[in-house]
Amino acid sequence: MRRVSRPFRVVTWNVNGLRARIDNVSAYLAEKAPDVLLLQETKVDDARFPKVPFLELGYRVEAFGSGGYAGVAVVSKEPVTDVQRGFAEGPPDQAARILAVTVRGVRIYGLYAPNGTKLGSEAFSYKLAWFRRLRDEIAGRFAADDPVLLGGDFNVAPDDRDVYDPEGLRGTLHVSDEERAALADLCAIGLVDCFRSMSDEAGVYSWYDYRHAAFQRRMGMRIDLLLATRPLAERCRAVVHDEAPRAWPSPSDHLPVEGHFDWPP
DNA sequence: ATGACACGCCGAGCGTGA
Repeated sequence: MRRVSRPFRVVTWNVNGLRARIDNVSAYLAEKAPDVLLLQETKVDDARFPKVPFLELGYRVEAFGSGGYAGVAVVSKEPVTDVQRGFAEGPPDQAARILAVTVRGVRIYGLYAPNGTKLGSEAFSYKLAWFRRLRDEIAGRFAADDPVLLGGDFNVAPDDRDVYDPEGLRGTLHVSDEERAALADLCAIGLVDCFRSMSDEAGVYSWYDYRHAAFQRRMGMRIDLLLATRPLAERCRAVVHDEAPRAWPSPSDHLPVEGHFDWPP
């Protein structure tokens, strides 16, 4: 009896406040029913995390949040093991940005990278250092043929195809050479941007500013990513940026980004 | 463009995001 590969759908979504978005997230889950949903910017501490809507939809929840800032969660149909909150080693991070679990044999990191605030600021240095620390953790703990998936809001647009106005925005936050190098250094240890493994298309975005009617004007950036090691990336069948929830009432400014895999191989 | 728009903070503007 050979192992039969099945659809394995993993979604990353920065919801910008889970309590403000719980109806949207519930509606999305009821409609799309992914296997795993990675949430960022839940902005809620674990004791106040709204678990019931997820349980009612047949999902398990692991949460990692502190107060009304940052915060991540992993929602899964299947059991999760080896739950890790924050970096695996060293001093605790200054915010809840990392939640790692194992599902169906895949090590999945749900990530909310620092924003960086302003080039040259202390927050910007922290952002670059956070990427180095993440790279070192992944490089130190996994081999290239381990199935590892990093999904989340990376707060970096990987290249000019990923921003609506690459000339006008050159060198600004999310688009700077330093940030792109930090992301490239992470990918260089053996991670593939799943969307880019499927498509060269420009103008596919995961975030649209609330201001300036940016969504209607297609002024966005692709900063929410699924990065996979080769065995998993080779099993990627599609990456879908679902624009529908961005048009719902009271939307998040980010789209859910859906990775479709055949897994296990 | 010091703006815009939205969150959570605990009850009002403010810090923060992207």
